[in-house]
Amino acid sequence: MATRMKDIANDLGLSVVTISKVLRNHPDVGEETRERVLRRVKELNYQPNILARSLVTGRSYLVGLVVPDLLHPFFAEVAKALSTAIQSKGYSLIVSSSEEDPELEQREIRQLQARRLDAMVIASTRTGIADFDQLQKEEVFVLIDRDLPGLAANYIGIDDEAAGRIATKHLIDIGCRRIAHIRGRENSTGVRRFDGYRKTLIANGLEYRDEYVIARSRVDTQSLEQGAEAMRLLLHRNPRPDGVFCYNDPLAIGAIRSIMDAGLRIPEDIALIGCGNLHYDDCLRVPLSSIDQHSQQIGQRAAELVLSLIEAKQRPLPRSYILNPELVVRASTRRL
Amino acid sequence: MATRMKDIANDLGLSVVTISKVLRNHPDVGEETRERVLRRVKELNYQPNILARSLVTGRSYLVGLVVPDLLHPFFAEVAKALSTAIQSKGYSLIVSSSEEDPELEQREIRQLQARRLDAMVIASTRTGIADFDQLQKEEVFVLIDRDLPGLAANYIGIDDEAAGRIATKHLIDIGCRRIAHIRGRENSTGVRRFDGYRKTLIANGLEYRDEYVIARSRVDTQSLEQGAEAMRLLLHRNPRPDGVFCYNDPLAIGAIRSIMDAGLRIPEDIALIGCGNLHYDDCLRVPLSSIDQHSQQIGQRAAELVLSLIEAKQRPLPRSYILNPELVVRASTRRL
DNA sequence: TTGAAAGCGCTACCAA
DNA sequence: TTGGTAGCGCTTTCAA
Repeated sequence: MATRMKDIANDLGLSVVTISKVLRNHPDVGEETRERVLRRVKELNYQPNILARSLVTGRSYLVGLVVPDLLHPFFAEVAKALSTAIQSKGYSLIVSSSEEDPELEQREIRQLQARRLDAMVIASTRTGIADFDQLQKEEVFVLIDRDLPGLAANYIGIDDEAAGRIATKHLIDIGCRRIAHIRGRENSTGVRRFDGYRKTLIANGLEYRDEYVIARSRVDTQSLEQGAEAMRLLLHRNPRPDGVFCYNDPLAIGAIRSIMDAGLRIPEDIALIGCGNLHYDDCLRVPLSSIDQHSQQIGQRAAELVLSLIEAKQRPLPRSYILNPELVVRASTRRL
Repeated sequence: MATRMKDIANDLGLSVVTISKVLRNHPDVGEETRERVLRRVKELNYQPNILARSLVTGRSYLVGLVVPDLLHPFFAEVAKALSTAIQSKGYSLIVSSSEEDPELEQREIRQLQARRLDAMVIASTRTGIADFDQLQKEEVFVLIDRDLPGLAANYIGIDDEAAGRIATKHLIDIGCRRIAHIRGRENSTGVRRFDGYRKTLIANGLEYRDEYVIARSRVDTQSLEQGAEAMRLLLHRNPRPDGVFCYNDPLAIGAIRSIMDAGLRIPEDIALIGCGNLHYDDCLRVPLSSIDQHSQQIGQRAAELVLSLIEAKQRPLPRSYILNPELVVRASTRRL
């Protein structure tokens, strides 16, 4: 078995309490005693049992992250930033993948609750707020990326309607007149980016047409294939769109393939813009214009918020932190 | 505070032990009692405190994963597969990023040890085996991707020398004669892929030349930039290489940029192959030939191995599980 | 079938 | 400055 405080106490003829104090840098311990303890701790390579400590203090120094897909670069980036930020404060990160399945998400959240995490960060895959009231009562939790309107919760994300506006306006600015949209699901990001798209068309005197909007259910997990398929449908619209705003970058990458397979040019025949600004957008067959979502900042802010909430004496009212999306222009919309 | 077993016991006039038995499906509880308990558990949305349970049973149902970089698609894929596989058995995954820093890795491992994880999966960033003996004694742990020769540990990864051989042989087969290598660091993957490269040159009657091998220290974290820079150096060699094997795909992507910036064609002037077979290799400016590392299988196998070791009565001797790397040919080496 | 007692490894509190 | 006692929420053991 692993060494315990009791073992060290016995070795040195001290009490467990004294050992505990030394390890927590409690002031009232004699200098000589402290040194003896620390020496023995080092010799035995002793590690205090955090489980036992947590049981007493009620703090687990554990933060949970629940995302739809760990592999999606956006969430991977959030995870990395979050992990780095909390690690330096002695916290560890438990990750959990909901696979875009609300039921699985619910089970994972319950499982994590049983672990008595100090906080949870969730990019929820659900569209309604049912069942979230349990969380709300006790836990420190923060929603990221996807908002759940109606739920009084902390939220960090970009202004998704603005993202839709900026992307669509950019396409208009470079001369597109028949602008299509491969949209996201019925969650806040999908709906708001679509709203931004539609409103911008109208505000700029362009017609909104249903047949220029493609909705697919698996846009988050099967993005490449779904993007290619959606684009193939759009290519058969008459007249053919001359610009496409895609809900996310992987969809756009799939769309690139379909456009090129059809022998058309990007951006001359069809201009294309995505959302997410993934690392490798620059290296694609056609470097992809995109809207930056500040994934790293979201992770970092989530960490700061969560840590401050944990330390807080009383829970402040939930707030939303909305970051501004940013246009990144690359070849896929760069017309001469 | 959260509900406890004691609360339920008091409510129903039962003892804590009975509640505990019901929750663990212990057989000797009366049917009626069981139902009453379950009903109350549901009403209160009770979650047993895993911390407390772990303290008694010595099992935390927690698995740790320590990787150099969570953002690297290879490790993200491993993380996802691992997480999915253990989640279904009631385990959770704690992730930790070592940022390619051996000291940070050591601190993270210690931190995780204090949490009494049931097992740890490590893609170690160190080149020697110092300090690993502590781990060895008590913990269930599995190395992935990067082997530490000399350490009697479970290991799962591909045959990296074979990866180097296959990539180099492929370049030879398509007609390259001056084959360069942008190599990895001094860990098992870097060394072995390089060995495979060198041996294959010699075995095929080609000269091995030091100036065709570029070593950079930040190939794992700054891959794109490092790859571009290394390629620029190679372009100035005389005679210029006509084929390049890159330690990983991101390096190769950086290399693509330098080659095209120099006005050269891929693969006609210079053929290029990477390693990793990342998801988006297909969608790059020049679709990239690569060596598949079976990241998902590695994560899955790691999960299986770790779970079996946790359950095992006595610890079996450590084993290595070596997967066969696979050539994936794309445009970057497809010559007519 | 049920439950009382002991204890997992630690910290909080208060007395010496 | 040091340590005894109690207890965190649970499981294990064994007696009723």
